[in-house]
Amino acid sequence: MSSTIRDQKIKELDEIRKKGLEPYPHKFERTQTTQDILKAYGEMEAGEVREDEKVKTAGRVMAIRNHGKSAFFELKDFYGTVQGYIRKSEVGQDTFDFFKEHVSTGDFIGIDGFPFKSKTGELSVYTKGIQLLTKTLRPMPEKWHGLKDKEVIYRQRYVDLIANKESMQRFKTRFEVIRLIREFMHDNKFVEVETPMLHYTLGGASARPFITHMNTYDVDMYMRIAPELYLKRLIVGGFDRVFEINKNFRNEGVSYKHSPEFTMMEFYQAYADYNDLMKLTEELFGFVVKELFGDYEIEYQGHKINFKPPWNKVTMQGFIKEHLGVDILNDSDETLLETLKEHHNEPEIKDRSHLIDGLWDLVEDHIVQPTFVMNHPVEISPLAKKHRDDPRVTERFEPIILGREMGNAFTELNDPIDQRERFEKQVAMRDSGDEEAQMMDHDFIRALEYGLPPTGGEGIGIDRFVMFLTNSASIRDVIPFPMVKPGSLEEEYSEETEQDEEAK
RNA sequence: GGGCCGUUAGCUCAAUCGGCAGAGCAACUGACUCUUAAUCAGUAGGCUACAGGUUCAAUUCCUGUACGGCCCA
Repeated sequence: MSSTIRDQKIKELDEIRKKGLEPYPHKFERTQTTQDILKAYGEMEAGEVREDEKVKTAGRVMAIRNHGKSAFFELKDFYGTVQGYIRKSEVGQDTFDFFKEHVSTGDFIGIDGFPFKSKTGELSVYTKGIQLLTKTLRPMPEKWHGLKDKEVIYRQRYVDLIANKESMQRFKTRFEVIRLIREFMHDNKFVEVETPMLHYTLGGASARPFITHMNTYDVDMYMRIAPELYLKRLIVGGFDRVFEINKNFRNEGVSYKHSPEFTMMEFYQAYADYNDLMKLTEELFGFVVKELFGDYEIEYQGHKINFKPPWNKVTMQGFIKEHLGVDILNDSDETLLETLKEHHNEPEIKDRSHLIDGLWDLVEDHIVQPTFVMNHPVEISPLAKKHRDDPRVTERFEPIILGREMGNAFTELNDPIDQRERFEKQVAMRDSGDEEAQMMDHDFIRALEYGLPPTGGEGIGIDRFVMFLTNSASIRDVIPFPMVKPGSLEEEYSEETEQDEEAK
């Protein structure tokens, strides 16, 4: 059913080969991209022709406008689009016929010729030679409305990228953001490192894992939920400033701001505390935003967000008290629970850490502009060092923008005895049914016993940052190949395979 | 996990109260030597997501399933 156009194209492959031509040649010697051409000749006058100049470029044919014995076509590459012009009286009968019969929208072609500007002022390549580089078998999506079906957009991102210019631009921005982050980190003397994706012991965050199996050792392993404990081991070993940009995996719900597989940058700086990191964080965000937009203020889904340092600072205790009237450090469990009930946000597990988390959930949406929320209670911060002035809280902060956690940072807990006690509390929570509580990592404690210098560490969610920078409402829009349920195209695949077999 | 909405030609979308399944683009044939959403004439393309039910008659009403979107947890 879907294959009528495809069937025609498959037959056409044979016709092309019978003429002694190859629909999938190995190589084309391109000397200019569309951008190079625009740079070199963009200033020409309308109607100007430069027959002495040579242009040789390649790309995907996005449109053909036939005019009998001549034709215009649009050639698109990664950098842009250039118009081609082909005329029978110039290229001869054979070449012109080949173009008319066998070059269709969607195909990749290579052309050579010379630049000119049409009467209407469009820079074009007056084509003397043309080579088919890749024949496409599938029809391109509609050229004017583009591709709108979200399912196709997510499952077949390559089609989305071909058809929707905004989508291509969004991903260009994503990867530019990552490049800028690397640039910033390198400029600040951080060394980019890699740590394991497969872990024997979960650590560094509170989340449900993906479980896999290693055959050689016949042992189950976890896809990492965070690289934290390994990065700190590098600091123990003598690294001074490290960062890692990579995936984390959390076996949890999918939403507009959650993806089970997401990209995070984590970094650790010896001899720094969380005050140093707040400064670094606002500088990093500010740097990326300024580089991209030339300004600190951006527009996101109807909100104006200003990344200009310095950012607001609030304490978790103060912010919750301001909005709900309860004091998470001084009020009793009962009082906290009562407030949660009033707001219909009663947690399943009613220990102090879940009560505090629940209260925070109620107020975080009040934050719009970039803000550091500081000094989280010890109970919800098992890897953070206790505050130097108040042992009930930790030296921890989260950068929050529009109610979204953009990261998580602290002065690292480097006291091995304290760390062991914190892990033991987590293990007790785990044993009593909290699947997200952390595990005991004996080797990590041993590493701390060898000595972790005073260190500040932080993780930043890259996808969420890119959402702000590309004005994307859903995290799926900034992940090239987001999670989708498997299977909806399977039937079609097997049908086509059958048909293709029969055709042979 | 819950609620609401959606799924019709390759793509973007129509189809009145339940009464013959429609358009534009893409494809194909033809005309056209400066067009750019080219234009003009024609042709073909559908198990209306899937499985049931109600009815003389279902794209339309009902039930279930799959996939997707939005909101909530």
